[in-house]
Amino acid sequence: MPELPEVETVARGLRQAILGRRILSVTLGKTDFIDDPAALEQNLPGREIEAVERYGKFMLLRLSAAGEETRVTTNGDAAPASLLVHLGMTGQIAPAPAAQPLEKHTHVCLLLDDGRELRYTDARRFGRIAYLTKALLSEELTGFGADPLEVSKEEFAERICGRRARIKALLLDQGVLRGVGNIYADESLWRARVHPARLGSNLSVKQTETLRRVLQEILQKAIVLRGSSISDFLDAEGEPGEYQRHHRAYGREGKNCYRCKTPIRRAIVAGRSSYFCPRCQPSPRGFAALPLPRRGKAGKR
DNA sequence: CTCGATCCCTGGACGC
DNA sequence: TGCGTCCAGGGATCGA
Repeated sequence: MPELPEVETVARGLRQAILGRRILSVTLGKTDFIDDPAALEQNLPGREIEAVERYGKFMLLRLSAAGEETRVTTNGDAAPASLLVHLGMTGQIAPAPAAQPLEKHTHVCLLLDDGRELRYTDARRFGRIAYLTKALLSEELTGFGADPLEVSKEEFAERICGRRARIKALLLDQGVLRGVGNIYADESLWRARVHPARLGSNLSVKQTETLRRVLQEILQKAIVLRGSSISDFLDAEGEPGEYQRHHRAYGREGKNCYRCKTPIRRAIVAGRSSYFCPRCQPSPRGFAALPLPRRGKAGKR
């Protein structure tokens, strides 16, 4: 599940690999996850990739104005534009020599002016790709919350403390914070010793500030380690990340808490599997964890 | 405002 | 060995 650190890792890799390249042509496979496939085919050829940015879990490929060829042969907008890429659960984007055989589930190939192709593969197609003009992009990016790496103590408290929703739901809400997903939500809650089912409005000022601090520390360290590779995350160089070795809660059901040795438990909070230490992270009244599975389920690292 | 349920999709784990 | 079933989850959407 690419979250902020994984997307940042991919964006950095792409920046090294494809900045300044021009897109020559577009080949599409399945397109049900693309906003307007025809817009890609029509508007991408001739454009140069001028920047690669990250916004929450989105990647933004900033594209130059259209070349003259495109300008006369299409009715598309010639002004600078962006390609929005969301990796969903299983999306991968990386350049490859155009002659290299296609990986299974490759659905977008952008031929570049250096003989490589920028390829997007996504088995589950939970990702999203969209060609966006400046106006559509700014519309698209409204409604997102604060950048968790930058958010101030005051703004974080404001966005959490006034809410009756569970803290886990708030951390996952891209309108509260942009870029946090299930892994880093659980990891930060474990580190802050806050149960995922607690209500935002019930956190103390001190707990709220601790949560913000550890979230930032965790995200920063995860970026340094190039993200977490559970399931099949690979960066733009095809390399896995290392942060999964530092997970303290996520995916550790039944394994001992690193602080107190109590077995980590799991519960569904905000519709997601949530892992926590029942001793370090006391649950709100009446909240029950799922029973520990008898044996199997030990897999996944 | 917040919740749960449902859908999208495929591969991998699990049970028999 | 093989087949069926369940599950994972980000996000949109809908009804309660």
